[in-house]
Amino acid sequence: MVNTISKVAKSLGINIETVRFYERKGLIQQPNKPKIGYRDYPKSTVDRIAFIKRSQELGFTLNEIQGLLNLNDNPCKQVQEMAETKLLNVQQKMQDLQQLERALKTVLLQCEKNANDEICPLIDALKK
Amino acid sequence: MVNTISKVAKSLGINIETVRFYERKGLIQQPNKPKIGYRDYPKSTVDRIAFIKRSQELGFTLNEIQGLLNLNDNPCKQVQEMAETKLLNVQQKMQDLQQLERALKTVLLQCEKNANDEICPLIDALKK
DNA sequence: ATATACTCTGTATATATGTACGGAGTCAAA
DNA sequence: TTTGACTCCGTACATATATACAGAGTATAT
Repeated sequence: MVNTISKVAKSLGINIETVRFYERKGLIQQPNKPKIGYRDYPKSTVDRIAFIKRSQELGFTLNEIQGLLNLNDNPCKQVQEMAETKLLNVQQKMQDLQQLERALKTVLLQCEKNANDEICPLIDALKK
Repeated sequence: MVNTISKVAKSLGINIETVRFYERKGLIQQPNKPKIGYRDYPKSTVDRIAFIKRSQELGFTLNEIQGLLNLNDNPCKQVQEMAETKLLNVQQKMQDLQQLERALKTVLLQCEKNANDEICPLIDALKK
């Protein structure tokens, strides 16, 4: 039984076009097309896509994942460095969001205290 | 003295092309072009762009800002709802990032405990 | 043998937010 | 009056991550 592209996509819960996109990006290898019939996707490729998806969940971009896949059998130290950078990244983003949260809460509080619906403290704050 | 597009851009610390982009998007109105000479940007337009930029800092997208600008003199309630949605949004993103942070920290900890540089717990975790 | 579903290929489109460029027009200053 | 800087306009490109589509081939089920 041939493991066609749609079976791969379905088993991973992703779109067929996404598989093709990864092929074009060089993240996975496209199986050879037989003279007759459809391409057969080996388990190793399916695993590789699963790896990609899990890496995305850790916040890595496809380019970074490309790097991870390439240093697959390389020293743990390099991988560690990538992850540390990513962690700092995440923490920076969280800080930015916290600031944003504070700002939004501040204006919302003013809105809640506001009795006159014709005037909006939020809009006024933006007009400054 | 004509307030040309480059003066506007410079005074706001943004790119000329960004101003044009906002014009194309319909966020601001392009001043009429005089028979001779350059377009003259009124203060109201400059203020409007400043409003846009401040709104972006609060995390609103240009489309949302479009909405804010349209309900400019409208009830505070609607504005408030937008801001609340945005706040929830931000908080959701922060939660996602926190989960990400935990995951990264976990694998990094394993990497640090790892003596053998040939095997990487992070990669192994992704391979699962 | 025919209908229906799937694959393959190349290319276009989507999203959000801009940035860059070429060629023609215009302005300001020396 | 020439030079250098700026504007205007339309269009293309950039980023990241996909998704969609058309037309031809192939497989499967009845």
